[in-house]
Amino acid sequence: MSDRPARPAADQGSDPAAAFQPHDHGHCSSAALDAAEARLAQQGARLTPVRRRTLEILLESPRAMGAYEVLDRLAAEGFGRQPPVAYRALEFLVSHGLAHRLQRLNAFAACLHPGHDHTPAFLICRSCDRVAEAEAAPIRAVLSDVASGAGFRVERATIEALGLCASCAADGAA
Amino acid sequence: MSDRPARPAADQGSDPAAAFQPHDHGHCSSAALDAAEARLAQQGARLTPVRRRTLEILLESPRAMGAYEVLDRLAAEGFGRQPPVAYRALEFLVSHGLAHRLQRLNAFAACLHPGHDHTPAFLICRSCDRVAEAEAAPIRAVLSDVASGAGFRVERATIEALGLCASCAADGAA
DNA sequence: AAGACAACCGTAACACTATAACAGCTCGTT
DNA sequence: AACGAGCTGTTATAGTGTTACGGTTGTCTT
Repeated sequence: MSDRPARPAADQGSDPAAAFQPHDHGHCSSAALDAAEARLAQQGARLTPVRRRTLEILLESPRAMGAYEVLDRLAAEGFGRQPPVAYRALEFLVSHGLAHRLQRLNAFAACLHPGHDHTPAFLICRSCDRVAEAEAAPIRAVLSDVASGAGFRVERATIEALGLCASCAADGAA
Repeated sequence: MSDRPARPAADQGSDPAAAFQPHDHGHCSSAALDAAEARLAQQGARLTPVRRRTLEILLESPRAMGAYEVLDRLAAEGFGRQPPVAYRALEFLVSHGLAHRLQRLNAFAACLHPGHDHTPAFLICRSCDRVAEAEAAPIRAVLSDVASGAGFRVERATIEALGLCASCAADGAA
């Protein structure tokens, strides 16, 4: 999982705060889609219309979206209107590192740094519901360390923080 | 069975004889239950029969249990058989630090160290399904640190690791 | 002791989340 | 043309969680 092509232009890289700022999603969306297509081609996977549209929908939202919310959008645009349509597309995106599933919310969000860190930590603002990705490597290191003290070998870790983002804190949200 | 099912004799609070009442199940968690009761008393909360039995059920299981699994047990013992019965008891236990909810599993487990660290990290063995609690303080410290780089203030963190426990690894589980 | 009140337990009904099983389509290969 | 693989769509069902309401009980007040 270490070979990765050139960084996409819209990669907001190391500044997770960017995710909490309003910005032009249409722009980051097309860059992300291009990057996605390139990554998938390497893996011999196809970004079919439903999958592409599903990813676009996720990219357009600053919040995580429930599967049925995504499904409603898809159905309104002429795709199938049964749950598996959305779940299959979402599962495909997640398994190819293009989207994430948030356990705490039963929801999905586009991956903003595809190819970077496939299982980041998530910062979920309880006021505006925006979701940001944070570097999980140092956290996972400590977790693995603590776990190995119990003889436990960590394979996958879910790290999700609920709290208040900078803008909401500035806006005086409790 | 009569139409008014028998309920576990576990009158709480004002009856001093309650302390002497023998358990139906000999093994136990009576120490944990006593501790729980003491903790609750301090908080002005009551360990009613349903709540007590729910905690016992969780304590008897090394795995996390789904709400409906708990509900089946409760219903079989004469308590209500509708979902809110289980969910209310579980929510009470969680909110008083006597049980935990595992987001990844949609399941609940008794807290093994009540009064210690109320939101530990969880180590979930994918082979035997057992759940262990690990010290989360150092992990949360790193998480808060990473998050603060994005101006995010962490309030609650979900840290759940999936992997292989020592015994399963020793038994040669993949 | 009687009434007011809050907490608790139970019920029915419903909402939300997710999967199983199966059928048809398309496309590349033989 | 026939085949198989992968994708999309369908119906039906399973699993998880909540809302709304009513009755009981225990406590506090008067």
